[in-house]
Amino acid sequence: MTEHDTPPTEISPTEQAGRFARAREKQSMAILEDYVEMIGDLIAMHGEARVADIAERMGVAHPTATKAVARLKREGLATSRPYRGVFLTDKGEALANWVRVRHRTVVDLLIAVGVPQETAEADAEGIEHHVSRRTLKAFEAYLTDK
Amino acid sequence: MTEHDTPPTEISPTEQAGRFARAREKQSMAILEDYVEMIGDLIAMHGEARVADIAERMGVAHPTATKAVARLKREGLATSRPYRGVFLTDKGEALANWVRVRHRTVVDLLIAVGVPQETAEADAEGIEHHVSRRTLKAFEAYLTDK
DNA sequence: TTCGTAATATAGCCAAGGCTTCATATTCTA
DNA sequence: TAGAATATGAAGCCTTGGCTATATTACGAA
Repeated sequence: MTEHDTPPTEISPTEQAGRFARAREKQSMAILEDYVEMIGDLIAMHGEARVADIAERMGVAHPTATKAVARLKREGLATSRPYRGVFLTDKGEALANWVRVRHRTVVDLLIAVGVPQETAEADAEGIEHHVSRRTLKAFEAYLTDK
Repeated sequence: MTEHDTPPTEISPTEQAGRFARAREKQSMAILEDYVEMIGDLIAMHGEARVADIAERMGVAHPTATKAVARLKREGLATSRPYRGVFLTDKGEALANWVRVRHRTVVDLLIAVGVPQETAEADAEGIEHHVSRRTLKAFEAYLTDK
């Protein structure tokens, strides 16, 4: 390939703008997904998801977790009563499951192409949110046929 | 602390919090990287990077691009003079090059594992920012040895 | 049963990154 | 070279997702 003056790939400004817009959209979903997955994990592990635990594991202060839960409720992904735990709605649970599967698949694929496990786990935390269904399908096929 | 059901993966709360914190940090770099890469591309293609072009290709309104450029300047990645184009500092150029290489490697790897090109290009836009140097090395090795 | 502590909620602040609207500078063309 | 069109900048607003500090509630021990 040429060094510099080559436009990386000929792509129309509009199409490129669309890609960035979609990436931004996915990013706005990312935190929701992280919290939903976390809540699901905590319920699986401890039978309940307390705000304090969520905050601790997400690495944020309690009020930040409280705010996030409020947003989850607004989006119909979770429920909670003051001073009681947080629970997932059916929709939230479905999302949590999908996210969990995707996370595992991403980690497995990274490992399959030679990424050290620790690194794979860490990078997957950010990567997963940008893996489309189509890409996930390809990952699954690759892992199967490999 | 009952430990019955399957905890997705045994990981200490602290370590998990660290992962999320690092993912958040990378996210805060992502937009900077996108703009720097875009500016580099525009200069390569048109000899200059105008705010209007940056905005159009990023899919945002002009003032948003202006603000982003202001942040780039604050971070020592770019320079600009009112009503003149935007330019990259050495630091900015170095970042742009690194980002461009990483982007291409991510796209190539996705394609190599069976992701359709269009999808690969689109997903890479979000994925790339979360690919660590270590993971990138693994990608390169995989693409070479394959 | 009361009370101290721990958990949770509320309020208010900040920066980032979007937006629109309006003002101003530059450039192009007639 | 003047005036219109275009490009840039400035101001102000919104939401998100962080934070700290301060109230309030719940709960286990004395």
